[in-house]
Amino acid sequence: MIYRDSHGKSLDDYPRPSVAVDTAVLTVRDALEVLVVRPDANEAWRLPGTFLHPGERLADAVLRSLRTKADVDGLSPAQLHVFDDPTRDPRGWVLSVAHLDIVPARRLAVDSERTQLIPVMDAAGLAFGHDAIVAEAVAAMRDRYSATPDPAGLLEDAFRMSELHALHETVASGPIQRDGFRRAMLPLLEPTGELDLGAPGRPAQLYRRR
Amino acid sequence: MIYRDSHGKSLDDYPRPSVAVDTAVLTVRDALEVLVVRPDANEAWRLPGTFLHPGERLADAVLRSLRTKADVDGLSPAQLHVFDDPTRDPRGWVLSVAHLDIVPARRLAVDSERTQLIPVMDAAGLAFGHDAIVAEAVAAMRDRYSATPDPAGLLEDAFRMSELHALHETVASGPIQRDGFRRAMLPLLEPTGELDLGAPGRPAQLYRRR
DNA sequence: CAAATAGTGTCTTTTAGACACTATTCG
DNA sequence: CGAATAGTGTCTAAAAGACACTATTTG
Repeated sequence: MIYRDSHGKSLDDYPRPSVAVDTAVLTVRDALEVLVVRPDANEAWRLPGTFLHPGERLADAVLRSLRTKADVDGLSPAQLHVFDDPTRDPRGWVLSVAHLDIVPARRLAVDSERTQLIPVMDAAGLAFGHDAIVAEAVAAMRDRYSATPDPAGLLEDAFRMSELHALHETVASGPIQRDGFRRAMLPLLEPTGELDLGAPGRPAQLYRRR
Repeated sequence: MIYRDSHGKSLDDYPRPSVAVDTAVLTVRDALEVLVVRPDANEAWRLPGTFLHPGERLADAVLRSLRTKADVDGLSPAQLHVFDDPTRDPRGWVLSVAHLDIVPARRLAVDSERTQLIPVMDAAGLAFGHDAIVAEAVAAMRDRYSATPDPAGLLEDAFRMSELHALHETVASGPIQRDGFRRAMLPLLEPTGELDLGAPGRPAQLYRRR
């Protein structure tokens, strides 16, 4: 059954935009970094993206684009914003639904020819106005990390308080009080009961997200 | 110039979704209310919306839909979320970009046949899954009103502290301490120098948003 | 033992909440 | 004057920040 409007026309009779998804994949190694790709070495770096296929969910298109453009298994893409400037993309009328995904660095197998991790502080001059997506993604990640211990699961299942602290400082890109942080996080964590020996200093309790 | 991809195809050769905008227009009279419309009296109430026209910005499509479907001049629509369930709309493959706009009740000329203001507490059973948009819009509005005096400009240019207080209590749908609220808002306001006489009780200082 | 890191006690400052009091108008 | 609303002072409780101390390991 084809639905027709008051002029007897169906949806197919009206022009439609192409819809793309573009994703800022953020991770933490020594610094907060973002994954960028390029189809070949002559072109500008950009965020991985693709066009939405018929019947496909946006989140699935994101995961597909990460798999095919960057050999990455994404985790749980979150929508950020729709970029709708009709002149944004030289190929035509393309809406871009910007996404954020946060993925542990160990899951990012990156070669430097077509894919690369760059510190977000240095991310400037990406194609298709993708700088703005990175900025929004970083803000969203900081927000998510402001009150919850490693919500994206960048750390292993069990971790020391000091690892969690260092991670959150990297995300916030600034110092966070050690004792205050500990007190704020403790009620949200569960001690595994195991101690982490081997490193210098007093052994640390290991924790899990509650 | 037509851009072609690695298979020699242009964007036009791939199927595209229709893109709609749907807007929760929120306002405050005695309660927090949302504008709903219906094309005719047999159909279910829904949020005003329309399909995006070629070359049009999403925000402009929102304003156009408010003008044509509800005779309302919108102010500054903000994106909330893209609803992308391929089975959401029986007419076909339609993405809906949900928006929020906050408009003073005095600018909403509403007749009860095709347009209506209903308290958000009573908004349930809207068509096309629009209940979820209302819920998100209310959450976004509460967030915006939590730390800023009437950011959407629901009040007149100059207002008493008690009017501002009552407005924020209605948005929050719960009591807000009077003196604490005053102290939090004062640094964000500018006294006009005028007093508001006429009402019973001590005359009130009038304020403007700074 | 010295160096290093983990974890705790406590004082201070800031902020939020509660409450009561004073101030000024209207009828 | 009494009712009503505006505006302020202050005490208390909770939260955040700062700092120093104790604890337990490695080499």
